[in-house]
Parts: sequence; structure tokens; C-alpha cells
Amino acid sequence: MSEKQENATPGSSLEAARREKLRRIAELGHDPWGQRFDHHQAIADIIARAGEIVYRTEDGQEITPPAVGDSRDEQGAYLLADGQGTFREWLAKQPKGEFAGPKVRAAGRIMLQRPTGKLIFINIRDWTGQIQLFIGKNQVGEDNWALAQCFDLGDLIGVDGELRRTKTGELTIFAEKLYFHAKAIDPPPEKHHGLTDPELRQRMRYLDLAYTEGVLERFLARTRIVQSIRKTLADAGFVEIEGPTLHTIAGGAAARPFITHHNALDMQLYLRIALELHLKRLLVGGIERVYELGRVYRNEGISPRHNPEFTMLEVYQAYGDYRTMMDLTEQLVVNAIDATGSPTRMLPWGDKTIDFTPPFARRTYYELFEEHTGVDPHDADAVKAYAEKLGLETAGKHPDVIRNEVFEEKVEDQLEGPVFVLDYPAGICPLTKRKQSDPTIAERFELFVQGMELANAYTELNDPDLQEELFRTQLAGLKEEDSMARMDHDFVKALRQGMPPAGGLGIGIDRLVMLLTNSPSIREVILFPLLREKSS
RNA sequence: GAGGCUGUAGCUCAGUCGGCAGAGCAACGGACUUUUAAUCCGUAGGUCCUGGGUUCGAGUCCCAGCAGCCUCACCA
Repeated sequence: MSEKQENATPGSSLEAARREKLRRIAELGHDPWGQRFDHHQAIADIIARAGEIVYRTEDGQEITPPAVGDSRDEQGAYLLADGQGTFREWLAKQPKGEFAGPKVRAAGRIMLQRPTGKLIFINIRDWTGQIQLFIGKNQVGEDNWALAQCFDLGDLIGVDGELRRTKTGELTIFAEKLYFHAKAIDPPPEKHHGLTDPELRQRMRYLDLAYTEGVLERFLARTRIVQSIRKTLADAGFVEIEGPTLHTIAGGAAARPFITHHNALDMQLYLRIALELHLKRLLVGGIERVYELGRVYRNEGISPRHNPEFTMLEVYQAYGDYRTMMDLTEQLVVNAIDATGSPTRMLPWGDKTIDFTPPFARRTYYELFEEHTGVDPHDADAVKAYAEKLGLETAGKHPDVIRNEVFEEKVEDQLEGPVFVLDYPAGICPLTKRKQSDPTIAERFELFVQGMELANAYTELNDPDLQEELFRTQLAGLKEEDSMARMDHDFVKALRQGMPPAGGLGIGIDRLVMLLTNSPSIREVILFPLLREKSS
């Protein structure tokens, strides 16, 4: 690192200053890259101990200070929670004394520093919250004070101290001993705005998490949502499995796969585009309630709602059907909302509000079609004429395909939801059981929210002969790569051993997290979305 | 894949009609023992995304490219 210094350009003077402090920290006898730090408390837990703080007067009287609110006056003094003046005013009315509070130990990143002579206020943040430190030269002694002179924004530090309030009422750790955990050699983003450049936010997600308001909380919310889903399913008796991600046939959905190659077997393989067909094999094997929550890969365009790799949940329940899955979907969504800590099921979405209070609306595909187009969906000629009026290509296409293209064009965007769209035309559902009363209708629903497809569920087709036939009869107008009817003999062979009638459900987890965290772009809920390689 | 917008100091952003490259934060030096994006005084910091072109002169105009965002296409 010393050789590095000589060609230090003016632009790296910020780094040079930080490296100089790094050197001084070592000189003071501290490991600038830190050591194990046992028994520190989460900042949120420390904040929760505010009630233990007392005001001790000189004559030995202990007074419990009043509850402090969140807002401050122009002088920086906190307003009391009851609205009766400021903390500073309350303090002025008390007899002489001082605060006493619990001893605490915290660790975190330096977010703000306010040095005022022989006194420094520092705000540190950990993954639970933020708190102010008070470091007084006389209070901490020469050694700690010298160490504090080496602190930069972004450094990771530790502190032992007493939790008290300043005279403005701010909850503060009054430092007694300081520790150094790691130096930020590169300077952090602007302290007030954080990172705003969307490219930097994604390429340097670690900075985004550390410095952009709400980002860490959003990703932790994602984790809680996923945990909630696993718990809901476990409580309902489902077991989680891990299927293969390398497939010999990219089945179960209609999407272009990523292609890869296994050298030893000299075999072309595909990254999975869906979880469906292996989970159904497990139904045959007797795992009656089974799910997988994992990554799938689709070699398609990137948009605010699409990332090439995304997370899918697929659930299968033997002896259920698509209506069983509707109930389960509501349960999963509602529990996930509760898991985010939201007190309500009315969630904000941009300037709108989404009402996730169950039961969600249930509408049939055909009635929604007629409602939004004014065309009788059973009248193939009328639908075709309408499609052509919309400028859709109809030549050589199956009527079900044409009708569905119109549905996607005119209906889906209009579905604010949450709404279950049910009973799809059988022709576009090659993996779905047909209605007993009407074989042209498939027992399928999709859940739409704000024009986004959030979930997709079937009563699963378990007739091996019909399944083989549907794989074989490619729908007119669909290229094989655009169809989910991709022949999989091994899967048909599994069905021939008898798969129980079952309900199956797929939920796009990223989209669920988007909706539940008011995030308009899928990139806001994927830690490391795919970006082009950046040269230099 | 097509169109639009954006790219200037470590970060957040100005930059007029083409005429010496600007601010805030961060950094460095100084003052300050209850601050709140601390304040005050001073200093330093630039591949104006890249490459061409027009021009006496380009951050600014033109062309090409790169990257990001948005819309569309694609993708249930």
C-alpha cells in the first residue's frame, strides 16, 4: 500500500486522508480492521431501553423524565410526547441533578459527525436503527479522544457507554470507551441525499443499502415476506423441496431459456424456466403437499417488471383443486402483509391504495372479456374482427390464442385488483385439467393486481394420455418456444404411474414484494439485478 | 430491437447565446463541551461518459459509440 501512495493523483486525496487516519489508528494501538466484539446490543433494543433513564437530583430524588416525541423545535429541542412544551423547558424546571441510564454497548456505521471543539456528536447506524453518540474529551479520556480524531463518515465503530438524554431530550449514548471496527477507505455518498443515481444504486448495492433511505428496510421486508410464506405453508402441512435448476427440457412455462452445456456428459442443458414439472413428479411419488421457492431464469427482455432471473413459488396440494389454491393464495398474501408489520391491509401503491382485504374479487375470464371489449368471447369471428381492429396479427392463429391476445391487450392492464380471473380457455392451458361440465374451459385462475399478474394456478392435469396429446398438438400460430406445451416424455411417463388430482399455484415473489413494499420497479426488490458489464 | 431522456469534483446537482469549470455536502487547516444535514473563517479538489467533426474558440452544436432510466416491442 505504500507504493500506491506515490502515484496518488489529486483526485485520490480523499483516500489519502483516510489512509493517513488508518495509519494513526494502528499507531494508537488499535487494529484498524477490528476484532470480535461480543455482547453488543442492537440499536433498536438500546432505544427500547429509554424508559430506564432517570433524572437524579442532588438530594437523591429520582424523577422519571417525560415521554419525548419525534419532532424538534427550531432550537433542536425535542417536543414532549404530550405536546406540553419541549424537553429543554421541562429540564429547566427541575432541581439540579443529572441523568442516569443503563450501560450499553453498540456497534455501527458513522452516518453523521458533528464535532464542536472538545466534543463530538456522532450518529451511528446498524441494521436495526440509528442512535446518537456523545463523545466528550474530558469524559472519554485522552486515548479514546485520540481515536475519535481518526473517525471518518462511513467508518464502523463500537462504543461502550451510558444511555441518557441530552438536554434537548435526544436519546444518546454517552461514550466511555470507543472501539474501531473497519475503515471506509472510499468516502461515502452525500450525507443528506444518499445515492440517487439508479445505475450506481444497482452496481454498488452495498452503498445503496448503507446510505439510501429505506433500502435496507425494503430488503429486510422482502426477507420477512419470504419467511412468512414458508411459515404459512409449513403450518398448512407443506414440505419444501429443492428441484434441479439444470433441465434437459425447459418446460412448465412459455419462455426462452438460457442454454448451457455439461462438459462431462456432453449435453445441452437449460436453466429452468419454471418449477412445475418436477414438483408434479413428486406428487406422483407421494409428497402430497409440496412446494419450492426458488430462482427461475428466462432469457427475455428486461423491464421494470421483468428481470432475467427471478424468484418463483410453486405449491402443489394433492386432492385439492384451483379453488383450494385461491384460498391458499389469499392466506399467503394476507400473512405476508402482516409479516411486513403493516397494521392495515390497505397498502399504498404510488398515489393509489390497494385493498388486500380478503376475499379478493372473483371474475371469470369470459365475463371480463365481454365487459372490457363489448365483444361476445364465444363468437370467434367477432373476436377475430375485433383483434384485427386492434392491429393484432390473426392469420393462422387458433381462436383461443387470438382471444387471449385481445384479453392481454384490452383487459389485463385494466385489472386493478386484487382480482382472481378464472376459467381460462382450455386451448391456452396445456397443463390444466378441463372443467367436467365444459371441456373447452380450463380450471385455472390468475391473480391480477394493478395490471400485474401476481399468481397463476390450476387444477392440475393428471391424465397422461391427454397430457401427451396436448404436448403433441402444438397450437396453431404458436412457435414451440412460445408455448408451454413442450413435449416432456419423462414427465408423461411419471403421470402414467398415477398423479393424484391436485391444485397447483405459482406466485411471482418479486412482484409480490413490489406490491407489498410500494416499489414500482422489480429492480428495487432484487438485490443485484442484471446489468450490462461496465468497462473500466 | 425502436424511440425519448440522462451522463459535469468522491456524492447531490447548476452551467444562460459557443467565450477562463461552478455550488452544497464530503476532504484539509483554524475556532467552538449539549450538537441536530451543527455553525463560522480559510484551503485544496475536474478524462465535463468515450471517440470523431464543425468553429478563432465546444461542457454547450453535429455524428458515432458506451452506460443508465422511461415508453414501446418481446415476455402470461
